[in-house]
Amino acid sequence: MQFQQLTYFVAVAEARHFTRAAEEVHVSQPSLSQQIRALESELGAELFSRARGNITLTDAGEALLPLARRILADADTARHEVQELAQLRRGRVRLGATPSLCTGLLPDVLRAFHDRHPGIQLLLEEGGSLDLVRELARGALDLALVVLPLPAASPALTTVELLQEDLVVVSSAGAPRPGRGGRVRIADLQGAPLVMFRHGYDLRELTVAACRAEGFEPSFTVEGGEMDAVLGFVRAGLGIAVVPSMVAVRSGHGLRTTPLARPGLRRTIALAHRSDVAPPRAARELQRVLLAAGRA
Amino acid sequence: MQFQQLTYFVAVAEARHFTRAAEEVHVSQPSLSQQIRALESELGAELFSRARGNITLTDAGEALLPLARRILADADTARHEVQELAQLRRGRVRLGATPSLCTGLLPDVLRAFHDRHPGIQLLLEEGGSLDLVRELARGALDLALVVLPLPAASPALTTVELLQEDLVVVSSAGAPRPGRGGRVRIADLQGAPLVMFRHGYDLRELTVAACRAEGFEPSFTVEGGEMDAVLGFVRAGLGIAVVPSMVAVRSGHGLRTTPLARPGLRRTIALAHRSDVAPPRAARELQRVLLAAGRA
DNA sequence: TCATGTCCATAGGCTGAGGCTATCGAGCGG
DNA sequence: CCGCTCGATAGCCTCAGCCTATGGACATGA
Repeated sequence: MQFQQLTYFVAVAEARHFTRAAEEVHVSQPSLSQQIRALESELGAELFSRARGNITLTDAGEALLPLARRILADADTARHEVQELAQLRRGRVRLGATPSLCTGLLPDVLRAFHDRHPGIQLLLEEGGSLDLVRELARGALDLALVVLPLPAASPALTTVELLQEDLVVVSSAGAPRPGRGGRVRIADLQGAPLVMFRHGYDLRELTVAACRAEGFEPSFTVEGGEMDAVLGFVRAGLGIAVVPSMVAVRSGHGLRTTPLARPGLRRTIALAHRSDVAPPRAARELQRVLLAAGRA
Repeated sequence: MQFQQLTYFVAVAEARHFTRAAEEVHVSQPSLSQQIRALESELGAELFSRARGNITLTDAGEALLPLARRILADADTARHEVQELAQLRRGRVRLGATPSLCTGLLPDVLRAFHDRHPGIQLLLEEGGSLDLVRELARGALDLALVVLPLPAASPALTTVELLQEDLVVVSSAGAPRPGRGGRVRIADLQGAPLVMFRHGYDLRELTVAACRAEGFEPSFTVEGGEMDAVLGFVRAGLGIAVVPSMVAVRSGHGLRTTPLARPGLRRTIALAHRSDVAPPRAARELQRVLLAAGRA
């Protein structure tokens, strides 16, 4: 049994005429006749009663017709489904990102991506790098924005560096600028009133690690909030915070931004995905867009 | 897209392994790889993510898999359905017959046919020859047992002679034997108390025509019943009746059968079906059985 | 009654799809 | 570092399916 044969069969059943059916399926009449014969002989039953000018389905033909129609329709559906996925008219990307990246880079990029591919469903999971790596390995995520270096020994993950961010100090616009000479050294943070993110933020680990490298333990006036809350506390004068420069620029109102003194603090943002399976088409496209945005 | 390709695709999706899938579908591994490639290139999307020892479906593959399964299942169903029809394990025969034939020939034959092919549904329509011919032409019947000659100019019907029946006179066992010398001449029916069938019975038309050919109009004591009723009336002594010899033999109790004098009355029973369409397989089989029974 | 037209079946030739074997090449394990 | 596994590639061969040309059955009109 072949798709062509079913197509020819349905055409004859509808036209009740071999010659006209042959024209409709763009094949010569003998070829069509031959294929119908082949189908009949394979199935072991005549499908048409061939009377001059009155081609009719036999009972076997009647039984076959609805199934043939359904098979052909399913084949069409399959073609369309797959092509919609391939042409990014439909699909899904499960993207993971650390919390600070969700507020920084993602909004614009996801907006642009969604405008370009409105049929693609975007699922965002916010989490610490460790969680994201595990979810990637499980196959629960297609793509993740992580901070390098990866915390765990990354099991078969491929990472592509996306961009590097400088960290800066934000303080309330109404308070005196921290540090000296318009720059803050890490050592200046000793004893300073820090507003600190909750556990799980890479920024927390990074900042605390930098302080310890200078030989002191930072002191927190408030700790535990998300990015927005931290900025809000700083704006209200509860203390200062170390945040990515991009975030500081975006939420400038009521805040003062002070760069860190050399060498400063940087973090490397990368895209990660499993090495062993190719990400879905839509995920590859999002990766492409993210990389383009990162280089810009 | 081809059935083989879908079969191969499903095999690989299930085995997650090209070489093993190739064994299962009994084809060499290169052929299978090639067909999967062909399918992918036709659909315009990769279906599998080929990582060493970890073959996985891509999103396109995931979308295709259920449809492929359904298509293959439908194809299987189609094969089975058609073959069940062809092998007479399933099917339907719509058989028409004149009322007198229903009581005579049919019960035994239909019983035998049903024993041989229990899956075949038998639909019997009782009617006058005129009705049966019309129903045949309409396609509402597959086969009909009719009395020749056919009343209407039979439009493209093929008839096969089945058997000839002699008509006999039945009378009550308690009444004197009608006619003379153990035989009844048509002329003897003049003024005789006839029990007559309802309109629509061929036997009625035949008997009345025979009487008129002899120059008289028959007189009825009772008229309008079916075969059983007529025999009952005769048995009760209401009169005599002209019936097929086979019927007379079968319901002999309380009845006396007298043959007609030469040349007597005969009727020819035939099988009729449309010439322009081949009857269903099951109908052809029933026709065969009927003809065999008729010759016996 | 014969010529003509219609329409499906058959015959014969050609091309390419799909099968096979042999082999390559990448990646993993000992 | 070598060998093994496994999918991809190469090259060849056969036959399935398409084509054109023609046959043959049936209907219609002169």
